[in-house]
Amino acid sequence: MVNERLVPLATVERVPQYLRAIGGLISHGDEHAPSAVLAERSGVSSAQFRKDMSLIGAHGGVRGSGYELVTLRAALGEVLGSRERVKYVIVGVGNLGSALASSSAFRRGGVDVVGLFDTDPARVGAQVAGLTVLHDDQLADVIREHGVSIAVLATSESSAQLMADVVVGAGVREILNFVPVVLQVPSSVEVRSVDLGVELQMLAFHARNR
Amino acid sequence: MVNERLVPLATVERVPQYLRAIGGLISHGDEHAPSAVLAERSGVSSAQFRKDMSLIGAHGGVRGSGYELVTLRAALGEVLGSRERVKYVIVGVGNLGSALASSSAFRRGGVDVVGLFDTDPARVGAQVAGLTVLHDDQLADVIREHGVSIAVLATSESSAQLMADVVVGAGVREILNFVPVVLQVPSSVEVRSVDLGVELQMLAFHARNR
DNA sequence: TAGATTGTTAATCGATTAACAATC
DNA sequence: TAGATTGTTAATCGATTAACAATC
Repeated sequence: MVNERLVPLATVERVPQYLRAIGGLISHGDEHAPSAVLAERSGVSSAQFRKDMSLIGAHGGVRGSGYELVTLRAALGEVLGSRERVKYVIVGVGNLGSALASSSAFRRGGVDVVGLFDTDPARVGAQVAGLTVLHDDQLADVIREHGVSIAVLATSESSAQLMADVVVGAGVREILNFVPVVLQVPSSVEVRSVDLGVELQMLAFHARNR
Repeated sequence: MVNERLVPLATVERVPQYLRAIGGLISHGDEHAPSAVLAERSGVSSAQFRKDMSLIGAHGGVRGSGYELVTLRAALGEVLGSRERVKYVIVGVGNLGSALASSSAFRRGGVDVVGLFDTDPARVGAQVAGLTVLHDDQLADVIREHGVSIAVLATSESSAQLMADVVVGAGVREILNFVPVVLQVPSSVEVRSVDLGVELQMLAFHARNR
């Protein structure tokens, strides 16, 4: 039994990368791989890889010959708890929202999209990634009806806070925010903000200081 | 004189948020604000805000009445070095690449896009965010010609490594990678990878463990 | 056995938080 | 002055790295 509560967040964040590396090796026909190989394919040091496995409690390793890949994959899958499905909605179906809805990365690992929403009448009714875009009016109802856990915000800056209020009011407790604003939400709601511009600015900073 | 080298990376990453908060207050007509207000608008604690200002060496604060906003903005702008422009290209103009090219976040702070590139003949020649999409063939030439520092990768998984090789070969030393693969590049090249799926999985993890 | 590799410990590093003296 | 708020110090926290004994 894996105790998820005690695994550091920084470790959990690397698990999807580890799973990808393991998957690649398995489909290549390998059954075992040492930490050095798994680490290199995941973009971390071998010490960190082994440390993470230790923290997770994934003892798929065999001293002298490396990790048994199928066992390891099962243990890591359990950390993310991918057996229990989690539902999400995407709010705002402009360029970015469409990209997210179509992304394979948003289909992986036990998550299911149950609705796409937009304010713009020109977008409502359109088909995006196999789903029909609904109007924001229906957002709260769909969240309650399906028991949606996560809302992904990709709206304009001006409507982000309003939409956050709506989804929180309807019971959402996790928000993935792609809009460059600081959302005001109750402390019981977890917000992860991804500001794509910040990443670019960090690289520009790095480029200037070479 | 601000010594950028000594400012911790974690602090630098928050500077764009601070600048946004300051800009909002200035356009609202304020001239001063205490750390508590600036921190709340930036989504951090007041202790962290003051600590960051201290680390940056931005002494715009006046004990008793808060920070002088215009002075502070100038000092923070200097940290990011936004006076020196940095050029970038976007490789891969699918849903995500188009979203990035159109994003206001990609226009801020001293960075200029000089080209959009794709392999798909159906996309080459199209207008996206005011630029004409060029074929990958021209990628290396444009990078050399304009002295491009940063490449933003938003290609398919299968061509990401190839495109990374091309841009590195042409002299790019910073890559912002949105493709869920681990890129193999010389150690002199800085790669920042943003895996949008990982963010969603982290929230799903959180939702399951409530 | 001998070589390879894990799993864990201890040291290091870096970032955050709390508290408060300095001071406008 | 008295109140408010900074800037810095010290304590805490969490994550990474290095090294190596255990062991397959």
